[in-house]
Amino acid sequence: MLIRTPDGVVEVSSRAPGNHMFRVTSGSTRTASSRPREPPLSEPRPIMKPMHIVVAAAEPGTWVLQVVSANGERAGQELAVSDEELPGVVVQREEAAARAGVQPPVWTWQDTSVPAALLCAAGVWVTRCRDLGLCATILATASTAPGSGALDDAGEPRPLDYRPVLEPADPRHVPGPRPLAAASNQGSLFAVAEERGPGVTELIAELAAQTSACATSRNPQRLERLLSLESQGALVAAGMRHRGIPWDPAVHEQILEDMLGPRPTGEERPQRMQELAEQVRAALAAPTLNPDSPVELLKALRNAGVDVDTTRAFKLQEWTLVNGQPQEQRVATVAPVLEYKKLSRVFSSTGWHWLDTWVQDGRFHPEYVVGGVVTGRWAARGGGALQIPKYIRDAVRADPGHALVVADAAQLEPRVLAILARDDALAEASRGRDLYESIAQQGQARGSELTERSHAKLALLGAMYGATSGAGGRFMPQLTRMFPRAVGYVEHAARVGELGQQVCTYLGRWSPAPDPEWFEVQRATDTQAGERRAAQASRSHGRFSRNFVVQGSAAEWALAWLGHIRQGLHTAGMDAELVFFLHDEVMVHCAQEHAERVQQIVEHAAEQAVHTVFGAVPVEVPVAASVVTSYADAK
DNA sequence: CGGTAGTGCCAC
DNA sequence: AAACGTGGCACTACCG
Repeated sequence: MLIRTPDGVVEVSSRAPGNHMFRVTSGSTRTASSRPREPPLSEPRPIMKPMHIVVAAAEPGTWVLQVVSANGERAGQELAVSDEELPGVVVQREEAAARAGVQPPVWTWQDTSVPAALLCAAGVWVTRCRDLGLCATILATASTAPGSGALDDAGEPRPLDYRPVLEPADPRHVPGPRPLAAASNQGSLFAVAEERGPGVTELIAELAAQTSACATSRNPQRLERLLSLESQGALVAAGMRHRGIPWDPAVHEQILEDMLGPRPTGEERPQRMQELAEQVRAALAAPTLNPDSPVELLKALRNAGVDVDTTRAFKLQEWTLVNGQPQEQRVATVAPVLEYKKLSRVFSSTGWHWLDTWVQDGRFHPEYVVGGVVTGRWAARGGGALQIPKYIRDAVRADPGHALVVADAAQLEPRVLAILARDDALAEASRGRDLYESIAQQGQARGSELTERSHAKLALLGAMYGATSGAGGRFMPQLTRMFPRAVGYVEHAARVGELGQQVCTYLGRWSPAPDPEWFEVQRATDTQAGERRAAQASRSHGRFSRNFVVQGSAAEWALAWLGHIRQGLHTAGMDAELVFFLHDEVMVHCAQEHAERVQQIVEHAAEQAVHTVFGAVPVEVPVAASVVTSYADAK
């Protein structure tokens, strides 16, 4: 099979498993110093221009709608509707399109979260949308990127010609977390638009500006796809926030009681923590010590002969070892401190206060911030949804008669790197379910030194994070010999970043340029200290850029995965809903009898996502999906 | 008094 | 003060 790609023609053989290769017939292996190649060919995928319905937030509680035809012109009259009427209009348009067998409209608005919350509450399905705010952010960054820093073929040969009509909003600076207790007083979990947003005319102009900006891109199809996936993500995020993660407060309280003792009645520490605080004071002979104060604690530790310069648990643990063996006396000194720290973390970040604040009616409703991370990953706000600790996961329980389908992509980033770099050897390893194990086996077969799974894992993560020393850095030479293209790819990104230039993901999301201060630091090399600072900042931005290309492209796969799952669940028409997402992991809450079907949908969506983002590539991204009742049992 | 830098730890 | 990326958040200490 021959496939046209930006690189030229790539042959993907499908004769036998293990024989799929990136066969690049033009272009050459990229090295760390090589420049981007000539402009690529467009991917041969016809774009069917859809109809848009622009939705502008007017006076509080009202909306103005305008149909915009495929050529960007107004069709028909404006329609003003209230919050209550909006869902009905959406249903009518979606159903009309379905009946007629035509593409549904693209609901086009400044910010998905507000209208989507209304629609979720009304149980209304939206097939496609365009989040002009999120797309503007992507395009604004792309439009500043100089061609000299272009890394991938999606890269622009020149700054993108994007003239925004709307002020691009920084997604990381929108209002902070709103605990449910405050919001639910009004009977809604969501803030309703308080101010009049941009009008229909401005939204139409912005849509046009974005469409023409994409057309000036080196690879319009990829960039359009990115904008479409980002918008789809906003729909997924709104739905998940609305539904929330099923959370059993009784189980949660039981975990707390087992670890900390009974719930304290006042402001005092829980019983177990009070006891431990006393033990710490005794062990360190510091009767008035507040163990929550790192400053006091460090002082007390040093007075007690614990030779550390930080109170980090990791360092304390290390200190107990003498010649690699735990020394009894040292362990006894430090053990209460370590135990106290552990429980203090449990109490403060997942304790009763957290439960009261964030769990209402058996659901935890974090807010997802699409594009909240520069790489395109999502951020989350409110209750720490990015860091639900392992020890508390048992509180995540399916409703009676329901199940949780929990799935995560195994070693997503190295697989994505194989695609980015068109590295056949790494692609071959990706065909195993356990990529690191495959590498170790390849190493054995080829007589390489990289023959252990744990080493392969460290080496690959090290390559993507920019490790230079320690376990990660140690295996780099072997890794480079086995996978020269993959290593070369991330090395190239690092070199570009070290120069202060921008890099981009597969679909064309650009890394931000460094601050003006960064460039100041680069110039201030007249002293030795300045020289050191400059080199340090340069390497740091290099590591960021190295990671950006992989993490950001992986995030694009994840967006597509979510989108296909959302669509798949809807098409199947089951009692099944996406309730959680974290980088490379999803959770679906569904009726017990649908669990197996959901599992299939989630697995199939992973395959679809590879194709949606990367086209036909000889790399697999397997997902491990388990059906459980408790999140603690996943994996 | 509120804002914020520093510290430390959780997740991927 | 983890060599090595991206985040959120709680707590203390400090500052205006």
